[in-house]
Amino acid sequence: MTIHIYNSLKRSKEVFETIEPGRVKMYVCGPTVYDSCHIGHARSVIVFDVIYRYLTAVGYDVTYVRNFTDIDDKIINRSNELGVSPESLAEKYIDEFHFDMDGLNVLRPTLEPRATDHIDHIIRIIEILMNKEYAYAVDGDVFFSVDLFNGYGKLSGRKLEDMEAGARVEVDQRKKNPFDFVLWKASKPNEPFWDSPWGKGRPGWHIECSAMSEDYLGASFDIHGGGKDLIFPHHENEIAQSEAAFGKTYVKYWIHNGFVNINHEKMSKSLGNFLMIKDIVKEYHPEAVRLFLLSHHYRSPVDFTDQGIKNVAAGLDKIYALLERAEKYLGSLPDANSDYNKDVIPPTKDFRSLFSSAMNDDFNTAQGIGVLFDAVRNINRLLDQTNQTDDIENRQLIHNECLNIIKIGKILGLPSESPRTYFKQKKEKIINKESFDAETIEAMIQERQDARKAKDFNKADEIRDRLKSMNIEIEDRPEGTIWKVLS
RNA sequence: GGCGGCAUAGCCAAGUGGUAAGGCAACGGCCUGCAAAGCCGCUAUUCUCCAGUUCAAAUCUGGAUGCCGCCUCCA
Repeated sequence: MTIHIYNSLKRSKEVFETIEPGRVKMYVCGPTVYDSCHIGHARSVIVFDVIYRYLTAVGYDVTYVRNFTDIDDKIINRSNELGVSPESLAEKYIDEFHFDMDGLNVLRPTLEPRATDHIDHIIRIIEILMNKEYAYAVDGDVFFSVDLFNGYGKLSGRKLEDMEAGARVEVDQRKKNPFDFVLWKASKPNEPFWDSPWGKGRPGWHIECSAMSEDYLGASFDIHGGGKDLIFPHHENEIAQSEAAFGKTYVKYWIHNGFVNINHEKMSKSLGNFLMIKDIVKEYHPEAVRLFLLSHHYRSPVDFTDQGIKNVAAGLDKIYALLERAEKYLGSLPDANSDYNKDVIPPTKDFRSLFSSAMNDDFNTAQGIGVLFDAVRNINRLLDQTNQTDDIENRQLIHNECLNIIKIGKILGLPSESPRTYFKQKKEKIINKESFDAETIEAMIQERQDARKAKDFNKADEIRDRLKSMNIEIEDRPEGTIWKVLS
């Protein structure tokens, strides 16, 4: 089994070989905590959540670090606007981040360090850079001199001389090169500060990631991830700082996820079209959000539309309906950690290894989801045949095939609930939203059953139509009529 | 101005040299009182267009067109 990863640094897929056998050290840029999380945060976090889950599942000992940027201009500005301290603002949005991401069934990383807990370390790195003369101080600010770092631009594929500095923003005249960036920023009055050899101030944005990653993963580690937009300047600057300071290759594999558009438009402040996670999950099941995002390759852009997520929500129903059906047949669904029945005739298609093949090819979750649906159809087919061949072999085969789905589900983070819980939640959601209750629906179904018994099919169909207009669909199953909420 | 990406069925979306996964939707069939669900079948002789390389191209090369991103804080 070989994993191939698209490395932004090389602009090509490479064989994944860890620095230390069996261990993966991975760092992903987390949020700046000054506002609620939007669907774009969700994508990045979910993409790397799945990568983390997969690497763990195939046996690596993964140390996964995702930071919080809890000191920054945006935080200071927002806290001034609201009249609260930067610390409490950060605290509030860290809590909200956790709430949102837990809700999306995202696993917590191994470590979630905060910039403000690493100020000493940040200062130490800046001192190294000063001693090595990669950095220079002006009026309490400290800048990194990009001209002195050989290889500046290697990640983003830019050359300093080709870039149009100051095209959109005025250049600080104190910089030796317009692309020099700030390592340490002198504080203005009434701003939070820490003491440093260059006076009171706070860290620049990029240096914190160099400090925190070095602290927990060392000067050289395997995977660094984040959104595509971070390639320049953030990750470019991280490389410059870290490699200049420590003299080692900073990161082996750079992974960058694509953006989420909303109805064909980029999310932006001017359009006011930020879609917040907390709002999306009011409308859609969190796993529908996951399924939607993971149905696209992580490097491609994704266009978020109501129709798009409704379509995948229907697909999610299909998966859970299969699990419900299988659970009824088997008595209980297999546990994710349980073993396969070994006496079974090997199936024609090994969905588990097909899924792994997809994931091994640069974490192709979109293809993997295709395999998942293939597996669902396969089990439905087997269950259709159970009337003819309800023997122990068939049960074991279905058990094994369901176990595939559940093991795949552990990597994608969906399906992760019991079918009963899933459908129950859906029902509760519509009941809360609409002005009817379960009893009303049950009564209508009973009324229809009575009509059917009396062969009054006109009345029965009329009741069914009425339910349908309430967004309720019914299914007459051998064991009785059930109802469900339409997606 | 510099750098990069994308274009596959009605819609969404995999596929990066060997003859077009999967989902949603539609249609036909089985099942059903009728439905729904599920299954089966059908739905792109073809991958924006043009030229080229090759026994073989959606996949490689050149060109055209269209769309998008980054170069400023951004996931």
